[in-house]
Amino acid sequence: MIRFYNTLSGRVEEFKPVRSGQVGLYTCGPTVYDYPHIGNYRAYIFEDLLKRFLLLSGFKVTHVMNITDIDDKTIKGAKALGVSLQDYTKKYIEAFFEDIKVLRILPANYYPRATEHIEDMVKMVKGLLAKGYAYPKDGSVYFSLAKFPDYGKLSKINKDELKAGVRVESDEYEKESVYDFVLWKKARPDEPSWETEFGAGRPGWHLECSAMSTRYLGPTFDIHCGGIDNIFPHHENEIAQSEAYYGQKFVNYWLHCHHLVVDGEKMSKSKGNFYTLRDLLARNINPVDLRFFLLSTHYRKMLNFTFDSLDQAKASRQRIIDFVYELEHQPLTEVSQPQSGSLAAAALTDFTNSLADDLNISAALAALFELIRETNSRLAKNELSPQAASQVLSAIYEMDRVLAVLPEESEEELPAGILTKIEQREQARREKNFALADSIRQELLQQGFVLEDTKEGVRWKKIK
RNA sequence: GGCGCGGUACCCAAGCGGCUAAGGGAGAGGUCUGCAAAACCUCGAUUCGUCGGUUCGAGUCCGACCCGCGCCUCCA
Repeated sequence: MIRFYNTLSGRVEEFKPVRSGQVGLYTCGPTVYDYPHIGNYRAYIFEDLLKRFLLLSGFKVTHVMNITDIDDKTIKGAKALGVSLQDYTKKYIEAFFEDIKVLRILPANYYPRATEHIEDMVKMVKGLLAKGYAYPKDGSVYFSLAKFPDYGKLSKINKDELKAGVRVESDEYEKESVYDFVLWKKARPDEPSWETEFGAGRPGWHLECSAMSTRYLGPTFDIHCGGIDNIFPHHENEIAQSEAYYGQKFVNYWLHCHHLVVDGEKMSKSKGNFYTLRDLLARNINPVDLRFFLLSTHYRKMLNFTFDSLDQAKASRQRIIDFVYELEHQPLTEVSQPQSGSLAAAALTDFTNSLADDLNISAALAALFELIRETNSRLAKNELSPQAASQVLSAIYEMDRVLAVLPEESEEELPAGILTKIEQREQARREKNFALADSIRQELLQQGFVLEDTKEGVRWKKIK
């Protein structure tokens, strides 16, 4: 049984998809006005873990992730550079796809862009106007909270108690009530706009997710994800628009991931603790180490990014890599007293059961590491049969379908010059010229290769 | 003011009513090794922010308090 914490109910609930064996998943994607930062990627990696686990569990997942290519920020950015909106966002869209690839985030089935779904949004605005949930005012169209009594059920905000205090009227448009939100923004000079029967303009921020999610997944779908900061107002507004328009429940399970902070503080450019993936790559950080770091803390817990904790994650991942390498290269012979009992199967069960419990990644990783320790221990005592070793490897590869942190084959290739050096060192060792051997080892270490002398011969591994 | 999250070993982090408080990192000692590395073995919390309470039994439930943090119409 798979259980998730549902923000809507505030409880951990058993997961039951609308259609048996299938999952409709919508995850809030990037606004392409800049490079995403590592906090954004925490959310996307959490969603990737969720999706990979659902796939491992046998579900067919239809995943939709929107790309917000029209909003205040993209318009502002394009204007500042004097380029078209499309030219401006293109660069960041491409960057986003490059980033998710190196982070091993599985691609979604659909990446709808707001500018390509204006028609769907216009249709919703029309419908909402016709049903009386929306009203036009000065060329814009607003959603009236007064018409939607359920407002606040996700964020547990009582709309009658919404304080007009902190940020009054940041919007220049006129509304009936300050709490109403805009569905359609009146066209302004020098801004992209679309002609409609209720006037020229562009969609409000929240509308695209309602229109595009239901377009691909149907009026009621299974899971909607995002960061906790999206709960209010974004997701709350999505619920209002969608449920008002379709007259049925919008989303069954809302899963939100907590923030990433850096050195205990929210990332901000002025504090100098703001990192994009590119910033970290420039510091020679392996993106898969970052993936493992972001993955290894439960998604509903605030995660503190420091370079020290990234190093810890890297070391943990290295332990898994070393183990798999060892097992793949160890020449195993039939042992006299093989241990019975299926270690691997038990570990895999623990692993999946842990993830089924609201993605308890800590417990899942503990199952993996216990398997590693126990197998290593048997290996050291020569109690591991080739069959058992192969079962353990299969189990770990199975787990890695969810984790995706093991090296890929291409990463195992060794540059030609390095191989020559290794052979020279082997020769030196045979001649007991250890001074030369050590100096070659040191030299290769500088180039990022660690040499290990084992009974079966020298082995190398790449470090970063 | 409203809603919510967290404080478990040197660091990260599970456990959320009941066997000796998972797991990872770092550290110490040992085995192996020409030396290393990796691996293995051993050792690290009589104790879970503080103080009360409930209970046969509490990191685990209740109350108060002390810290740290988030959201309350830009935000993953």
